[in-house]
Amino acid sequence: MYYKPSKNYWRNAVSVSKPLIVLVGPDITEAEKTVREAISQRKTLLVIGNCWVRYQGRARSKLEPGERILIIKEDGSLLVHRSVGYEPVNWQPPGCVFHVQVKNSVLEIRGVRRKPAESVKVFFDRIHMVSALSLVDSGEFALYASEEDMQKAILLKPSLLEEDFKLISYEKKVEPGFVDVYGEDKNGKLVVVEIKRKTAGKEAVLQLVKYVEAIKSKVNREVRGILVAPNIAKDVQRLLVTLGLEFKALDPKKCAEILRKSETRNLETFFTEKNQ
Amino acid sequence: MYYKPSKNYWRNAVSVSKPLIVLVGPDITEAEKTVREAISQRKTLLVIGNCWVRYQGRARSKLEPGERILIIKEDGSLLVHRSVGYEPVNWQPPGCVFHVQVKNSVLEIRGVRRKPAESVKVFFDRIHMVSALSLVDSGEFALYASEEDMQKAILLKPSLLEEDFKLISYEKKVEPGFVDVYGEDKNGKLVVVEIKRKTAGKEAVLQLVKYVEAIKSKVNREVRGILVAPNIAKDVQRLLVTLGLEFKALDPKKCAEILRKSETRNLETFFTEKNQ
DNA sequence: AATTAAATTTCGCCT
DNA sequence: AGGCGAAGTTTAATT
Repeated sequence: MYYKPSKNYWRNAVSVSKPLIVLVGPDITEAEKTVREAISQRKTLLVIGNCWVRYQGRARSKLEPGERILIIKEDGSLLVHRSVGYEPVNWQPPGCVFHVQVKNSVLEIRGVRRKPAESVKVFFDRIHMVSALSLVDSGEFALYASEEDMQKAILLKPSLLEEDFKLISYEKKVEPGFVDVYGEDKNGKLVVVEIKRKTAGKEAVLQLVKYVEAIKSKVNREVRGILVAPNIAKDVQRLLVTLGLEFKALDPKKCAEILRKSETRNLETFFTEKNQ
Repeated sequence: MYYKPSKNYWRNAVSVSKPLIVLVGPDITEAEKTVREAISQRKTLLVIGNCWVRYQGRARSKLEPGERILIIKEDGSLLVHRSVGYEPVNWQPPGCVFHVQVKNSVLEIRGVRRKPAESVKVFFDRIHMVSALSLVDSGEFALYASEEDMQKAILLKPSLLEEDFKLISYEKKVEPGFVDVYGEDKNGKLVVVEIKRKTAGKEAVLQLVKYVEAIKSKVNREVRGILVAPNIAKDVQRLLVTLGLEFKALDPKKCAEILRKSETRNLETFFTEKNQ
């Protein structure tokens, strides 16, 4: 629910029930109180100010003082963002426990997790802003044209691969891993399919040949290997041919389109279209 | 420089020169103005409110309405964070161009980049807070080990340098400055060590030779100079040899490992633990 | 500029 | 809980 604040409710006030608390230029003690409450109430916390950071765990790092944005989320994740860069300079994945203390007018916020054992300590000596909020967010997130989508599209419409392709299984376990799509062509040959959502590199070819060889060693039949991707580099194409494998171009966008149709239209309409 | 705001300077005010602007519960038009100015002035921008997001580019995604945090940084990176998760739900790497517009009381912030061509559109219909700030941050970030950490590791385990190295002192004052590590090798020769956290440049070599010459001029003994760093450029290596100095490769990661071990043990005699 | 390899990768899925 | 693979991966190093 949206909350429209009155003009002054939030000013330097710490409150349990308010969905949005903002302190501008608080002293360390004020900030500490808000930080403690936000963390204990599992609110999203925002702290902007001059800080330095120590991380120790899988690796180790030291960040000298500077002004940054600290975010602590409801799920116990922690982010320290600098003024530049897509990635946080320091962080902690979800599920960590926080400790807050003030010593010599320095606010320390420590996020700790076990397995792997690691901790991030953030020290603030000057705070420009503290904010605690409860983000109401149940909106669905949908990503289209991922590798999974391409796989789904092929399962839904095997002719995307080639005419009269018969699906046997998908995510089939073979020796080195999982085959994306597994089936049989119109001549009864086994077909192993490896899908990539972007230009196939040689690692994709190597992955495919691995699966093909693994299956060949088990069944006494001819086995085709098809690499499916939006496109392929010339030299990778050569490698592919050398290894006796094939390439089938498939546009992720087309796959997304097929999925969209399959979801919005009923099955009858879909299959009618598919048969065109 | 730290800025201590007066009680009201920032309230619903849009200002060019203020290092920190915070608007709580602004209407869309107020918010738009602040957003435009922040972006044009290359400030860090923070918008919290109810929004939905569309991404199109390498893939495609759709995020239904909900309350989130939008961050736009000075370098043109964009992050949309939900209340949970380490990763942003939508983002744009540094270097993109922003467009701002209001239509039907909805604020649209669009971040576009070429190569790859992609765009993220964020639509806000209710805004809880907008903040524009200039983060002053020149603090150095060191992963694994700072130069100081590498020094500690060597002091803790001198064999990192070479077998039977005997420590005499560290941070020893000599004419032009301080020698990182100072000792004696198994043959009784004096050893001067200069440590660099990353690939040693020629300035490191010149620094080392300065110390070596300074000490040679005072003691009537043979003096070796060792440059310690993760690695060294070919031409710098040649310079080093020309000057009769040596190079010892040392991995900061390894140093961090040694320090980690030394800390888990109960070492009282080691350095005064500065936990900050 | 393109390619490869590493990342405190994170995240999800499956045994 | 551990292992493997994908990611709108990003980013740094190397050719």
